[in-house]
Amino acid sequence: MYGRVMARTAHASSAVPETAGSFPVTVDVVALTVRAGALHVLVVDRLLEPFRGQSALPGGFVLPGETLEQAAGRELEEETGLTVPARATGAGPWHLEQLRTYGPLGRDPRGPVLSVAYLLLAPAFGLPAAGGDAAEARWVPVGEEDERLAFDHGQILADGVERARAKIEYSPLAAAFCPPEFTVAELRGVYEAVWGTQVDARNFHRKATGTPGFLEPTGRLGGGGPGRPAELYRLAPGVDPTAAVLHPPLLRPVSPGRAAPSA
Amino acid sequence: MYGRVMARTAHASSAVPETAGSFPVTVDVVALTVRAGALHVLVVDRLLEPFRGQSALPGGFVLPGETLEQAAGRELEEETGLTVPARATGAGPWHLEQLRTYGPLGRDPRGPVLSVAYLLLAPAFGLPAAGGDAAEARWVPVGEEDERLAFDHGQILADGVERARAKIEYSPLAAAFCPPEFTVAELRGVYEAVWGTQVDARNFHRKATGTPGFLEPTGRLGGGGPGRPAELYRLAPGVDPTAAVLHPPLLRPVSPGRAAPSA
DNA sequence: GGCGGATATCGTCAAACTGACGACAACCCA
DNA sequence: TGGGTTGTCGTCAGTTTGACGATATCCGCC
Repeated sequence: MYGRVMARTAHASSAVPETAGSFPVTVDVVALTVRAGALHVLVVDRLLEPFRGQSALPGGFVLPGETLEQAAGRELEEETGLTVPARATGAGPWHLEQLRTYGPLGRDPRGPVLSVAYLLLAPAFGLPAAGGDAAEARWVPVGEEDERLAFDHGQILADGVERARAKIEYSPLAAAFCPPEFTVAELRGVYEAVWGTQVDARNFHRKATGTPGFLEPTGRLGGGGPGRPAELYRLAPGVDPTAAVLHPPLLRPVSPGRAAPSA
Repeated sequence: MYGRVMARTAHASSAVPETAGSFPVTVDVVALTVRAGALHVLVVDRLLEPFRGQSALPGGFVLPGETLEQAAGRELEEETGLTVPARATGAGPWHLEQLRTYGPLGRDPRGPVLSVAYLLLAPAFGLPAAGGDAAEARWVPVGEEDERLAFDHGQILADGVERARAKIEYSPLAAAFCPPEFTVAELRGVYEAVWGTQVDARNFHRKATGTPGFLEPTGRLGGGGPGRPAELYRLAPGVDPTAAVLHPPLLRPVSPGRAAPSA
């Protein structure tokens, strides 16, 4: 059962024990973006059993010789046409990070399957093209999923959204939703969309521009819409996308009736 | 190769595809406690290859039919004699949560192996008994590991410590290191040990006792040592151990030279 | 019993930060 | 040119922090 593993091993004394289980492993991707002021998640329609025809997060089985990140990128590209830039784990637009692992029991009718979930934060872009095991790929506003997602993907999505909501409180990660250069108002729009709340423009501007090591002015102006043109900023160079640069953090407004967020 | 999986499946159309990889899965546990004012981690000496004789985090292979949490608890008990209470994922002393998943490539000389790491926060207690695949189990002060840990356990430990340091900033999780009833000074000692910094007793007392939904006085006094006896507290009933009850959070002092923490 | 040492708890105060909101600047369109 | 819209800067009261003084209540010891 462990032929491949043992073939790479010099001594039998150093092989994986025979009593150990071996599990199929999938990666599932919670891909989030901000479109028209609302947080959207990327879902696909399943072409195959189980849960055929139902909506699901993009994902699939890890192939031998692949890393988990590679599998996440490959499945995303196969099923949705989305290509994750190689630098997506660095600073700037796009951010890919591991969320957590689910399973192996009670989540797949085919048997025990482990799923490693990834969280992708991406700028808005055109509708991706479906392919692979997926019939259609589309952005769905978070909270308006028309039906239950396949497997335990509803739980995975909830965990991913909560992770994103929590992380933009103290990290520069909100910029992962923005193009390389963006205005303070664009960044504020990300916070409002991800949190689902209103944020005061003046106080946000003070905090965002006044935090050392966060934003860097480009000197140029972003024009277009009505109103005074806004200054363009980019992320400060060399920022760790998950570093706690907002110190003290920018806390979400406490909705009186809502329970405290938990991780 | 997928006999077990397919045997549980009604239709071949709904089986795990044959191209999918199947991986041995281990769980590794970062067990932390506070002893004598310092953060300690539980390590074992390996009895078997690979890395025989070297220190490692307790852990081992997931068996068929087990959940990941069950495997973590079983390996911990087999190798160190430590029994994790069943309620360890609730509030109060002991806390077990998933950290993240490592692998499958380049971390085990036996071949591709996936490792799901868990973080355990526990009150101090007597030296556990070694057993199973481990020669000796012992508490080691974090930062004073005499040698490199086996596999990628050095990285896993660093990730676990950083998770603990970050989470006690906003959650009541520091109480997981304390007995069911504890004094404010004991709780402060946990913060000092985990963060490795000094915390002002008066300001900490104000914040800890003044935060709604965090501590609940028992009315009794904890005596013993020199000085005025302190009031005993317990966690407020029904608190989510990872809820953001400290709002705004209790931030670690910023060491001028140190880089900002990242997750 | 009294005293010094140690720890717990309560107060004080200036600095920083937040949240609410006024005011003005700089653009678009009609 | 004027009104609408959005960006940026200021003001101000209330909250929170960090630093630290002061007092309370225990211990051990003489």
